Amino acid sequence: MDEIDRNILVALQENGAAGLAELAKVAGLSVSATAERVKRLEERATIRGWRADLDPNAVGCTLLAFVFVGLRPGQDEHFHRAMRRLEAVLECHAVTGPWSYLLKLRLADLRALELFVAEHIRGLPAVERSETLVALASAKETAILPVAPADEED
Amino acid sequence: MDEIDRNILVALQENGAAGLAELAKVAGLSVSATAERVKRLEERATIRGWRADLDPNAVGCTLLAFVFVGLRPGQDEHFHRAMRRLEAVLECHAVTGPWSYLLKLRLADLRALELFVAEHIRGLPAVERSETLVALASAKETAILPVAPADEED
DNA sequence: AATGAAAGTGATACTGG
DNA sequence: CCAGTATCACTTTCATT
Repeated sequence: MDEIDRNILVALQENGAAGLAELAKVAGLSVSATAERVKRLEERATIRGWRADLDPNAVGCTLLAFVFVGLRPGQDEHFHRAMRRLEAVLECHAVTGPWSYLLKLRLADLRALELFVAEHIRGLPAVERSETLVALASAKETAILPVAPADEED
Repeated sequence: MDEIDRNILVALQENGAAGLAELAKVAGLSVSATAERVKRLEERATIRGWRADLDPNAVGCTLLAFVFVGLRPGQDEHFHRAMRRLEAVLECHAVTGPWSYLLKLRLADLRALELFVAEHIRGLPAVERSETLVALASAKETAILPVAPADEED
């Protein structure tokens, strides 16, 4: 993984539909050499897949919320499985601090959030307590990772 | 936006590199009709773009952290601009509760986190106080949105 | 590993139904 | 919206360095 691979990854995060010709210009290589590098990055699972990036509002996911969860002891595996099955739960992280987990949810509206938390979070025997934060506005939301170790921000 | 469009969007979130032929089978339409629908979804910006989905660990973003930020009054615009410029800041949301903002960060390691927060978050005049949570493990992390209003989770 | 060219595949556009 | 065709672009492969 060298500078060229990193440039390719930057480009493919911004535009995954760019052709190899365009990508080759970014990389400073021929088309075939570029194709090989992309293939290698896929095989090594540095590139996990290719996704359409959707506008949440356009698909009815208007509301973004974060939920802190406190779990009863020994219930983590059950909880993980439950979270993985719920499409509205985009993320589920064990975190430092007074709470066991932090969830990121996308739902239609406040009513849907209320129902969802009551039924699928607080309704779980594994869950002892929870606290919900609603996002009021988002200044930034991206899945684009910094590919060069981001010590050097401008 | 009907059931067919939603099926297409589900498929394209899972595999954005699927060809039109495969997609047409999912949609239950001909290739040409499928191609038109995808094009329409792009024009309407329901599909915002196409991205390579990278493994964070493979590109040196080992550490995931969340940072709560309390801002001094009237500094929001400055703060937004600052956050947008920082690649390590993947998300920046105004949230309900005692804090003004919740940030999601990806960095190389704890040392990088410490330096980053000191310099780029707490170092800002706009920032009054902050609190950092480190993700210890992630049971789930996806950008795949539920396309049908997710009232109906199984 | 990279190049350049040749060969194969799939997307795009247009016709008519 | 479907089927079919033609064109064009892109990916893939291979011989060569």
